[in-house]
Amino acid sequence: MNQSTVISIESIRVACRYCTLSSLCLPMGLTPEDVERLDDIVKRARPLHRGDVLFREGERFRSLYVVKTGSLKTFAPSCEGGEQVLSFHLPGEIMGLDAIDKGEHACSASALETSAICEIPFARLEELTALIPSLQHQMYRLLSKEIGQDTDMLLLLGKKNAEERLAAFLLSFSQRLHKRGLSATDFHLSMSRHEIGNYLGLAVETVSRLFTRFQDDGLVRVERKHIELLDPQGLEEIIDGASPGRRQAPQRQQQT
Amino acid sequence: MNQSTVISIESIRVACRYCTLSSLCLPMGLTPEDVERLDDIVKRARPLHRGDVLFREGERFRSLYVVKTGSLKTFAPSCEGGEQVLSFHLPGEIMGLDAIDKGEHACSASALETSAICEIPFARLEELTALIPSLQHQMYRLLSKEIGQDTDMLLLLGKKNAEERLAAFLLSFSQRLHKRGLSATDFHLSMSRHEIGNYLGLAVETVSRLFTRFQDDGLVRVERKHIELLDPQGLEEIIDGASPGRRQAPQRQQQT
DNA sequence: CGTTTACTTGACGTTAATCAAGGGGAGTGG
DNA sequence: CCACTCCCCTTGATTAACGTCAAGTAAACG
Repeated sequence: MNQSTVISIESIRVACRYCTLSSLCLPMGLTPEDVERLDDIVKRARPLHRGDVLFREGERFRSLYVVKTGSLKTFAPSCEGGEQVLSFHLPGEIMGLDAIDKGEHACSASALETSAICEIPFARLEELTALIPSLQHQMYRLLSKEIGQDTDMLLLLGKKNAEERLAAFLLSFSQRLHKRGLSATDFHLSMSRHEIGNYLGLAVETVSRLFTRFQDDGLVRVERKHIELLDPQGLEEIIDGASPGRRQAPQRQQQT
Repeated sequence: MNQSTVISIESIRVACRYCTLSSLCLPMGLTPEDVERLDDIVKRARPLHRGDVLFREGERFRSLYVVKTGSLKTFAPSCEGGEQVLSFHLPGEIMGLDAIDKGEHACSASALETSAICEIPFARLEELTALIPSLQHQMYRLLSKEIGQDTDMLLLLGKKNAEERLAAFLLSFSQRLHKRGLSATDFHLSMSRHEIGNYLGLAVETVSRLFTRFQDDGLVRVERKHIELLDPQGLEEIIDGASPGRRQAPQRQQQT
């Protein structure tokens, strides 16, 4: 936690532009000067350390946040003091979209490790999107995408068993890292087993047992938080229904 | 299915305006002429009958849809031919927001009963929102709200047991009806037990047993699809953790 | 070096799914 | 209008998956 947190103003600026680009501008038609205008409203990052809270549930909503480096989780209070982990956020991913509606944050966000964040004041972004139609379109897409991701998660929690959930989590994580240019088969989990279980609706013990089982089955190599995917194909097969040597029959479940 | 489906062009038009208002314009600062312009792009409804498909997963995305009367469900294919019911839609509620991102529908929608729908061509809506800042803001809020609802559902599927899920479903349904001016304590469920179970991640049999139990406990009166909430307070208590005469200890679950 | 926290593993219990069977409406055809 | 059928719903018995409880090990931290 030395080099990575000590970053020059200039490098932050460049990185912010990168973040903004990746989340808002990826497949679109902004002119260079549009990007410049967008970049101008992005505030410089404030570095967070493990456990630091970026925003808390109930706080007034002012800005969206983009992860520059590191990772964060968002979570909401459940019944009886419990928490539900809602999502993990990797570099280039945006946070705070759920707060627009009520004007206050619906969940809290905290850093899983040392992280740098870009802040985008929403009021200014909104003004800008009104002026730049393609940026407005990107915002709609961004919000819509978030809905799609939540939908995937609903499907996971509603229909998948423990094994399928963890396999889906690992593959999804792998793919997100790969999208950012990192290794898809060799990575570090910045969250605890507890947080993974919470996110997937499973007990810590179940997550732990599954990691062991996956390793025994030659699907992954697990060493504490270091993960090596040995057989992504095999994980894929687990997700889509029948697990390797076991249940195979088509589930009846559902329909009218 | 006579009077309700035979609707004059004028009444549709008025109803569309109502729909548009309720979903897009509720707490906002549109001038009457803005509303007029918005209303002008809304296409007249096409009536659907039970089982009719409004849009199908994979279809090109062109329009958002607002329920005028009746009710619909959206669902996505799960693994092995199964389906996951993603949401139920009541009058005034909007569908299709998840399709903006990819430009094609991510889920399918079908009518649970005879229903009338308003269609809002998205391209035209987008043009309009670029011209009317307060409308743009409403769109952001609408999308954000959808995310918030999905989040609530994640919490339900991730942390709640069968009893809590059904109680939450009943109360949520009741509140949504109440918002539309209907009775909050006496209503008709347009979906089957199967669809409720699918939506809540439960087996049909479990849903059925819970309805029976809730009735035995004096919480509701159930007669086929007719529901009478006798003790909303009691349902509320079930949702927030401890069920009436049983488990009361604080769940340990979660946290880092 | 001692303490704490995270993770793992085993034994057991509980919840809800699955399997199986029977009742009751709603719609259909006679 | 009645009888039949189909589907939806309900109820009971059994089972499997996963949570819970308990204990022990290994890193991380001060």
